[in-house]
Amino acid sequence: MSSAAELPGFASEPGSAADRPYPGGIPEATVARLPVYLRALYMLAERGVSTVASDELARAAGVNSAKLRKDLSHLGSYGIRGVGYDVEYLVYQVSRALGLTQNWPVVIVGAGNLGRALAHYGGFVTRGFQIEAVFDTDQSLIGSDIGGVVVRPSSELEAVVTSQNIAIGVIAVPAGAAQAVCDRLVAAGVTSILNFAPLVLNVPEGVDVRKVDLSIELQILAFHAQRRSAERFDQAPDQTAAEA
Amino acid sequence: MSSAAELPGFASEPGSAADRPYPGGIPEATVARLPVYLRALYMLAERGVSTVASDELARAAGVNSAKLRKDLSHLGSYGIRGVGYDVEYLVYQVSRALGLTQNWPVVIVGAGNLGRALAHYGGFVTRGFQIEAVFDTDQSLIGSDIGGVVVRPSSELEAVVTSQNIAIGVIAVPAGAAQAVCDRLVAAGVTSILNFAPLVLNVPEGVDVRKVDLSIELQILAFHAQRRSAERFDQAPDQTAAEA
DNA sequence: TTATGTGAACTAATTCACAGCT
DNA sequence: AGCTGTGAATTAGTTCACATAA
Repeated sequence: MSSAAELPGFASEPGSAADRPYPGGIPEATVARLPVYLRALYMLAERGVSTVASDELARAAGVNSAKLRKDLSHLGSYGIRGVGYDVEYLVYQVSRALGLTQNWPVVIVGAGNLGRALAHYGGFVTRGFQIEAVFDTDQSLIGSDIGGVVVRPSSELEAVVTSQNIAIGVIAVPAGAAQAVCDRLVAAGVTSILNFAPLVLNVPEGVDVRKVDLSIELQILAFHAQRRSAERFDQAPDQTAAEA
Repeated sequence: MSSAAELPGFASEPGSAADRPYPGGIPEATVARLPVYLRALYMLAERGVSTVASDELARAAGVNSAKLRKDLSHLGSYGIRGVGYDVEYLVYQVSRALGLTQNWPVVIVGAGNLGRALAHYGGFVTRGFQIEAVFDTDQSLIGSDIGGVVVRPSSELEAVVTSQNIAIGVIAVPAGAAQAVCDRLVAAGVTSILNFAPLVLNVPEGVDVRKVDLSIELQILAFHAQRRSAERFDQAPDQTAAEA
């Protein structure tokens, strides 16, 4: 029914600020879940599903349906009461909200295991992002191919970032090298940094850093595991009913 | 001054539920930051710092000091007014809160780039966790060495998990294989799962799953980058002052 | 004097529950 | 009849500001 093409803005140039879609801004917690919804929507689309109700999409995304509907309501009113959401159209709307209707060229610094894993990771390569270059200082890696991109010497970082107008840089080097890499990226004009090195980066005002720490979640798991096993022994009278 | 050894429980057996330290429970948001504090504390300790004030530790961890103090207050009252925190002692207290004073044996399923990156990642290997086994189905990887651990065939997963009493499993396989791996881990007795595959896992009640999605943070970056560039063009009167 | 620990105030996020549209 | 969208209620998290202790 509600085909994507008939709605205003579907074919409009992405990045044009003429149509500002989210007047009040989207809550951070919602932004953080949109990629999850997007992935679930892609999976549904692949299975040939064209319409989905909030319950089903919520289940696929691992959240409850009230939260899903509230989240989507921040993007606009894109569902049909009594029916659900058009999958294709919602994919577009969520993509647009996330800024994925334009293509972001990114550079990855570090061609070790992690850099290579990133270059192949589903969703890193796909819609919205394109790996423009991978850098490393290790001579034995330079020139090798990673997912269709040739590894370049780090010395070329500034030239590539500047000439290709790169806004997003990914740091996948050891902790000891990360701040220096960060400084160079920022000096060359990068304003968004995804940091995989296990340390807090210092950046000037106006640069957005997000970190992914591969060990933090493991430590959180340990916390819960410990608590569960403690509860099994310890008959704390006011804690037993807290979670099943 | 306040040496760690003179405080009750320092040398006590970890895992003993006799001393239940956090009566009200620790807020999730706090738990998620404790690993960051722990890392900052280790860095200070390495630099020879023995005492640290909340401002300084907060700066090293990338949070504000009020939040840090509130977080630490949930673990107990381990600072000294007018002075600060004893680094060594606080390392111990935070470690204990996270359940890292005991050693958790973990298995990693998937010996691709990501699995190898994890096996070498600082903090994954270090205190609190020890990689008991790495599994893969790829014959060409089986038998190879990853950070001192030999890659085994996946068929041995159940035997290892059962005999070594593994509580934590890490899934680093492609999305298509992840649910099957998860089911096998759970059936073998694993109750905590760290999932790197880009999909939502289904697990029975009582199993704790946490996911790390390497692309979600990238998408969040794109959202903010888009918003910033939109603001530069678009003179929205009530949005300009929002952030500097 | 200095820096912690914490009630109180505030802000953000979640969940409820139902009006309103298809 | 069914499912969205959303105010209202609730819960969680953050920040303030200062009493308290070393």
